[in-house]
Amino acid sequence: MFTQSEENYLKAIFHLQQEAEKGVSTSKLSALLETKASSITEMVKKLAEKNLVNYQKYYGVELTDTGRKQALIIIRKHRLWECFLVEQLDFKWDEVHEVAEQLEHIKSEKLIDAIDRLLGHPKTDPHGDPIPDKDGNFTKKNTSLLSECRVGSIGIIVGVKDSSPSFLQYLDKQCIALGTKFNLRHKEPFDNALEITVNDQVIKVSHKMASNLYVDIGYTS
Amino acid sequence: MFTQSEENYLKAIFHLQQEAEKGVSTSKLSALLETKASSITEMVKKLAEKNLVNYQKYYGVELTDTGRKQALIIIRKHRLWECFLVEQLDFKWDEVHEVAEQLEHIKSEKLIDAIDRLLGHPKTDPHGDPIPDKDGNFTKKNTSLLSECRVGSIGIIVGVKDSSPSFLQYLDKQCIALGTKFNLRHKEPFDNALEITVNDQVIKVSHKMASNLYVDIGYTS
DNA sequence: TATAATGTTTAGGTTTGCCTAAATATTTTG
DNA sequence: CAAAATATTTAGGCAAACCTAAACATTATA
Repeated sequence: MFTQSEENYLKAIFHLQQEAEKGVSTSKLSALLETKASSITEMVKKLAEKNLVNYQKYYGVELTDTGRKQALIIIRKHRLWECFLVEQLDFKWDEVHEVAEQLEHIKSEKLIDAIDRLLGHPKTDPHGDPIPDKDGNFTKKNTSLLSECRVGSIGIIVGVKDSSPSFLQYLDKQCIALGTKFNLRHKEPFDNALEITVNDQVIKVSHKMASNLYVDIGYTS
Repeated sequence: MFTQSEENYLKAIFHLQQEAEKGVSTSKLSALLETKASSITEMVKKLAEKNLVNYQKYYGVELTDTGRKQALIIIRKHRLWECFLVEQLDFKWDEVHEVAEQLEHIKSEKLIDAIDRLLGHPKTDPHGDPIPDKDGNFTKKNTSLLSECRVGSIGIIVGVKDSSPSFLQYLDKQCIALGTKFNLRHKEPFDNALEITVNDQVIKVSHKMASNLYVDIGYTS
């Protein structure tokens, strides 16, 4: 069994590993966990002793197979709880993260399996992120960003890269949600702002916004 | 906000206060929390500084009004989670305690209110214990024990005093559950064992068992 | 490529919540 | 009611997980 702190480190390392190929640096972890670099070094050594990470002084860490498995169990729990909060308790998608951060540490396999069953084994969480199964398998994360689409594309919003409340609330205000079908009409060369249509309504999407929206692209018109 | 440890102390003090009128002793807390007496003393001082308990050296502690309120919030959460586990996730009544011990510490008023609503504002948990409302009000705990009933009484099982898995499983085996209507037919003078009938089936109930079953008594035949 | 800038680790300190052992209070009992 | 038994508190330590400041490595740049 692991402490909450250890679980948070494993999760953080997993997420940072997704982005960069190389070992995860102390400073990246420090920034993500909002913990001083010296504390990171200390904990990382402990994780290495428990064979959850491989650690090379000055060159960062990476998860071992057991570490990765453990990280995925925690991520599975986090995302299932998020689904539960939205689907059963009518939480909004911008309200779930903080509570799920707590719930993910509850230790009971039976509990999380029951939640999974109650929800009908969902494949993605309210932000479009995939939910690993019990063995840690999960369908690769969405990769296409709206910002990278060609003018003329039609597609569906399937996920958000940034799931901070402020971004999610902004999307709500713009009437952009997961599942929203759009038509990419125009790209402004000056600032890369986009214009998409959703139900024949024109919506302006800044480059920054577009680079935080995952999409499934359909046929090009 | 309180630490999990502090919350556990408040809960423990509350429960012990229910039994004895006097201040709760260090040794009672030590036994219940399975923590050495010296640690109890230390923590109790801290709680006193935060005005959650009144503490008199060598004479035990009692909750202040704020301490009591806080304890009731935790107990409310514990019992609502127990209901949730049984009613929504098909846990058995002997499986809920351990998980609820963890869930009770989740910090989100919105969450527990949503669970309460989802369950239709239940008044008692799966062991028959009353669930305090948001303000800490709750209907007094059941007081009549089966062991104190007169021969000839009819009544209903409404709660258990001991909610250890082993006792609860034993009740399951005997087909005694909350809501079970019984008829107290006989009391053996030698060992105070009882014979009750439930649906015309005779069930032998030891004194120890009977003294852990709360009942509502109807008319005496 | 030497030096400056940046990133990482080490050393030493803090708080929380626990522990053991010793000291002190209270309670029980001969 | 004094001695013995029991309960409680104090004193001093420990592990986890954080911190700051200083030392040391790596990387960037003049």
